[in-house]
Amino acid sequence: MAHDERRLEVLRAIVQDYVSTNDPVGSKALAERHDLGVSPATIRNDMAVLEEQGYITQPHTSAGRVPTDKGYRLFVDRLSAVKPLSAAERRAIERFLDGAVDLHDVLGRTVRLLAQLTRQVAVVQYPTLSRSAVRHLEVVQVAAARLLLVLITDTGRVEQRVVDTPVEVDAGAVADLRALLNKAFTGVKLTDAGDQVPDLLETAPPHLRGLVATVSATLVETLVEPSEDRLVIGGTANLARGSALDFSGTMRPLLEALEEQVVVLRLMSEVDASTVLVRIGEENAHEALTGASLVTVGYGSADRPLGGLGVVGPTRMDYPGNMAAVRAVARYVGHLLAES
Amino acid sequence: MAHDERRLEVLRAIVQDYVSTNDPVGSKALAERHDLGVSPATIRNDMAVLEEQGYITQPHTSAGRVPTDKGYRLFVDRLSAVKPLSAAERRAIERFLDGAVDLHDVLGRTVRLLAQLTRQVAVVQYPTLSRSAVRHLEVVQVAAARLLLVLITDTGRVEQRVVDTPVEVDAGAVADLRALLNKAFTGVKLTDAGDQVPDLLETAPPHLRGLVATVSATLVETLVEPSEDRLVIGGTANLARGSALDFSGTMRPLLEALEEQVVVLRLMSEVDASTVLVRIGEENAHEALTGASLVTVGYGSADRPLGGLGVVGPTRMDYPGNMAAVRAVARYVGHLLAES
DNA sequence: ACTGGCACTCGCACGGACGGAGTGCCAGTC
DNA sequence: GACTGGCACTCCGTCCGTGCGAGTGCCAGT
Repeated sequence: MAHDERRLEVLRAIVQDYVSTNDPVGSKALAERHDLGVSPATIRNDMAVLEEQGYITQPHTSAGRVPTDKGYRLFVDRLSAVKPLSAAERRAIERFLDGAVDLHDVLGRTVRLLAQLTRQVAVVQYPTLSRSAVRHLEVVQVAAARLLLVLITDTGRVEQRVVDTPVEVDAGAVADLRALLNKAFTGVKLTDAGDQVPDLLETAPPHLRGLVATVSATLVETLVEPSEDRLVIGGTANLARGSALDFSGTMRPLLEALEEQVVVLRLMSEVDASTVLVRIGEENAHEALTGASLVTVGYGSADRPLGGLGVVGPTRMDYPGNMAAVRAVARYVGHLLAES
Repeated sequence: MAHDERRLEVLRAIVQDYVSTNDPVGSKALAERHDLGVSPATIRNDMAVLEEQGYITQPHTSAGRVPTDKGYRLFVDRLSAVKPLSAAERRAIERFLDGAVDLHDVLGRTVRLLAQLTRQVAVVQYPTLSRSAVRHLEVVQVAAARLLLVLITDTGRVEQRVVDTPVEVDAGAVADLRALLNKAFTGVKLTDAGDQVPDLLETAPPHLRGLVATVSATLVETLVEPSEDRLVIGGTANLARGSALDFSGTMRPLLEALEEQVVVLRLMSEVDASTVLVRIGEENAHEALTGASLVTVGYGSADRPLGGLGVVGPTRMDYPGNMAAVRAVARYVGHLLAES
């Protein structure tokens, strides 16, 4: 029906105008700025229907309309074409990310880049340990009965852990331990690390058994259940930009939730690399994120997902633009990390 | 002169009241809440003098007085006794920091702890590389002509760097390289790393010279000049708490400056572990920090300073309390890191 | 040197009036 | 049946004037 179609067109126009102006948008302004080919009065009728269906709402009688979460959802699902990035933006991505010296640097640059491109708060998850494999294990003695374990994964991530040994160890034992551990764990996926332990204990020379047991216990415990995945956050200054407008002064819980990390991490865990995931307002369950939207996507290749990244902002955000930026950055980061 | 003494007493009272109420404080309220033994009228005279001397100011005629930066400075220098922490707070520090599993964790906990104790934005500097020494160097081959260097310092910090080698290397060469590097650098202060290179090159077997040269160049370059020291920041949500009140809505530049890191890092570089350094408002030179105060102190022992930590907040802050908290936390962290 | 009293100054909160934007509805037109 | 122009109505945001209260500076008195 030509009817419904125009109504959707009206919704799209409302979302676009509202996002760019931040004012509730009225029928007259709509008719002027978009050539829908109909008069304001007609638009008013359409808007009445849209309101009844729950896609838009008016803050108060005799104000313009504002999209609801449901309205944004429809917009994202059906009305928004992915906005291709400008050449300048593509170049910015490359220039920004090339020349990063290590993983930490890559992620730091990524988060700054995303924040800058989208003018939102950016969030990047460290490559998840559980999805990667052991590349190398290093054992360093720091005291007579204390060792430092350093784990290097094939995603370039480095993890360290201090272990107190039951007895004092000497340099020879450390070297043996290092060899044993590397033999047992190198190339093994972190999630499977636990399975190696029995074998390892059996092949270990008797005088090292106790030591190996202690060390591998710590290793498995900290690696198989990487309790705290890390998150890099940037661009919080963007929250202050339109804060009063966008979050009606209550950006505090949002900042707190971001610092908690755990909330965001849970949301991140659902991403995959092929589709950009958008969560709008109330869809976020978590209280502090009501009124906020997340645009997230996984990075890494399909067969080896590494983690997620995205942006957090007011529901009133430029979805097509942010989706495009998030996706482009994720791709580039994925390539970058796949190489190294 | 009993005169001057009471005037200072008045200033102290003004600072205390203003910090706790956030209202400009008038002569009458002062007389009521502090028993200075004189009438409001007398206090008014004192206040007039204090204002003339630039220690306090009134936002507008017929409002109470507010301390100026100069007033806070005097307060901090001469009027504030260090407020001892409560037993509960001491316990909180221990409970919070014990059980940290690695360096990252320690610093993360520290920053959260500080933010919570002071209700301000907390900042913790990673132990500075240049002040520490090499404990171990690890070389891992990640591709035919690409190596991953992992440096472990005696402060427990781990640094990684990727090096592309001029020629392909085999496992034997990697092992030799590892041995050579460790022999040359272990125990050497990072700042002195450059001095070892000539010796190293001389003792290296001819067929490894090129490789050693490349690798040690990268090593020295990235380590002797640790261009980017890292910073952990937390408690930004506290900015939003009284934002409108404390920063008159302009907390954005502050958030930006914090994300820059470089500004704060420069300020951090001046700390030492024995005295708490307070910078008030305009004293901070940097524009975005006008209106903000920093309370910082170094951590680590006198003979081995590791880095700095502190809090950032509005000039209108509880200086004695924050100074006490910052110092206590720094001490504890210093011990914690000295042990490991 | 301190105090009580007094006139004065402002900022701020309250309240009413006004204008404008936007709506819903209805009658008219293609 | 779909669209349009017109119209009355609602309600928000702003502006302005007023009154109040807090706080000051000054002065005369103890």
